[in-house]
Amino acid sequence: MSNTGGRRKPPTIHDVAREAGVSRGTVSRVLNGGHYVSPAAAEAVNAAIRRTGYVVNRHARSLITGRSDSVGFLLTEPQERFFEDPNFNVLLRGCTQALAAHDIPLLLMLAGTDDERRRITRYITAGHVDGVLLVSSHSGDPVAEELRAAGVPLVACGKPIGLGSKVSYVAADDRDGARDMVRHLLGLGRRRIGVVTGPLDTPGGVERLAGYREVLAEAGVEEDERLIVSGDYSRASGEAAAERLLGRAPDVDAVFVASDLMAQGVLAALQRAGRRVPEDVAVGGFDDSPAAVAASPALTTIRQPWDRISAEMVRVLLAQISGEDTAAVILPTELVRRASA
Amino acid sequence: MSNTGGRRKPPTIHDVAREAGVSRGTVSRVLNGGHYVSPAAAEAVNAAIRRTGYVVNRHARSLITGRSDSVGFLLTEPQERFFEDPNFNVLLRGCTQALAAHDIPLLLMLAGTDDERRRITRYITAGHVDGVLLVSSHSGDPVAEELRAAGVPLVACGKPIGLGSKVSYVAADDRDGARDMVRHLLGLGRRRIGVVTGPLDTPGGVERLAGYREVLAEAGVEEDERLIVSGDYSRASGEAAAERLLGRAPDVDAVFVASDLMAQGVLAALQRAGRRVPEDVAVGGFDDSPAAVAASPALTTIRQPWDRISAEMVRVLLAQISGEDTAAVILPTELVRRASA
DNA sequence: TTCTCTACTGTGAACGCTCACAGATGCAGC
DNA sequence: GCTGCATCTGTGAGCGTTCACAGTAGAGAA
Repeated sequence: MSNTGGRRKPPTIHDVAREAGVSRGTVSRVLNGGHYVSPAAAEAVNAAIRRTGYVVNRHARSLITGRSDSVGFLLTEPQERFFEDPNFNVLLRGCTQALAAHDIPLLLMLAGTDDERRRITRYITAGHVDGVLLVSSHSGDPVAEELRAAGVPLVACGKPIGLGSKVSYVAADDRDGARDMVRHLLGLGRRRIGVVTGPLDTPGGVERLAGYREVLAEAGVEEDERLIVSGDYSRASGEAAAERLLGRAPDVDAVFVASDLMAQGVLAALQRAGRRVPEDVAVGGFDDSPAAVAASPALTTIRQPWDRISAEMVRVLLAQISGEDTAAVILPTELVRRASA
Repeated sequence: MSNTGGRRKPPTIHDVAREAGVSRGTVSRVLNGGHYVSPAAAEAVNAAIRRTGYVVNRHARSLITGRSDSVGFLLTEPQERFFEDPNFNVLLRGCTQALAAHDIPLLLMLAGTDDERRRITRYITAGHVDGVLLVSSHSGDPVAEELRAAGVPLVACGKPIGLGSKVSYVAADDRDGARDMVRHLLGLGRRRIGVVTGPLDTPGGVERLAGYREVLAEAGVEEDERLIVSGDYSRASGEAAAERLLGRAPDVDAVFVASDLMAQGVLAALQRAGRRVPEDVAVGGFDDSPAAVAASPALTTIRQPWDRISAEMVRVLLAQISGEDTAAVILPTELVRRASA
């Protein structure tokens, strides 16, 4: 396994220019859009590039342009949670591919420890990436704030809390998704509809609960605080929440659960309590994660458009990098009907 | 959300030199190891760096050194499979963090389409990364071969097939893991031990089967071809394999399954056939994936040291980048006892 | 013809760094 | 004193680009 071969010195723009019989300037112009260059010259340059196998040296380019033509994908804080979330994978993959289409590499940055946080902040503010795709936790995020203050282009996934209103983000329409699900449950004839909320210090948690309330109010079903319990998106918290719910409102005939993982816990608790799903209690989840299909019965749930979210994040970030003003983007969700409701 | 602030021009090595009252050369020396520089000068430079908030411009450095001080994490071919595998996440995270400790960013590269493959190959061979961490599929991989031919430092995760022997890799000891598991099943008094293999065109599949055979031979248990069925690591294939196995060898009293996902399928098939686990049939998995804990009963399985694998991959790659000859690294596995065996 | 305008091309200079080299200083040995 | 050596420092060149600018050629208008 010796490091055989070594790497030969790659051809430079000089070599291409000589080969094509033109000047560096002309080659550079062909490389960057090809304006103000004659068809003959362009053809000669392209042929020379093909022949020599020339690839632009991005370092030299970056040195003078000040751009790095790369962006960071920054995950702050509780990495476990995100890394275990299959949606995170879809997001990461989607962003990587969307960027690849623009020939922009993605740098993965994980800010776990304070040391990593410092290093990453320095790296980014030093201009080593042109912008940052941010997957942040719910709590106020010092890294993100620092980046924002430094004027680094930044797009968050999901509405960030505590970052002021100045940061662009892309998110699924949590509230509308919740509305769809609760409407669906109403459509099944259920009236004692409980809810297991997510953490209420996150926008998602708040919005999903708000959607639930709105639809019940619209339908003239009076709200009952006993039907509202909260969890933290984990399976265990869903199980505990369902037990509380059954204790406080035994006549519950449907539950809207703010995450599929929690819904798994809810199913377990209902089964233990001898309630049949969906006959006695209909259950609706949120996320359309693999957990939704793995559950038995399979979960009726709300799908978030993760592929579109990643594509939009990249689009918005690139727009921001090229100096445009960008706004938040909210994308529609979709109800996925399975057995549990 | 306007792109307010803009980015100020960062300080250069010139600024630091002026601030510290020394020359560029001295600052550069301090930055790169600090040899041949007086303590007084070093102190002055460090103070100036702190005061100015200087961060080295990596592009300028790379332009002259020829190194990029970044490495690629390359995933070729069936992305779905890897992206759904939680171990992949652990691997990716581990590599990112191990590299971060060396201040080396990781570029995520996904070679799905032919177009992406071409682009990535060009990007890498052009020297835009110093080396590549490779997660490849089992089949011969044209990208990897091209990289190897170009002399790009390369470390694969798992033994690559069809890449010649010239590529370094880091892998878990599949054979020894299989041996441990089969020994464990023997220790439980089982003698009619079946095996559900992985795909036999992968090193992992081959090795795990070989381990099974070795232990049975050692123990003097005669081999029975009816006890050997194969799958493709998927849950469904495990279920089908178990049905075949039960048909061919109804007296089976234990099954070593080459992946946890398949083992889930095996459990389902056994339950449907009315066999109790582990009383009638003991089941051993492989991987220690979340599926192992989620299964009921929870799977006894073989844990692969993914955290150590990622750390070793980075170590070996960096060694290779700095010109050392590197060999393959095989890491030990660990038997995790749970309810299924 | 001459002038102007457009389309195109070549040429230095610069980006911020490292590297090789030359020079300076101090100290030991003759 | 001089020489040699080790330690330290500054300087110029150059990495491979892009960019601003100057310059050329040709077409059309006056």
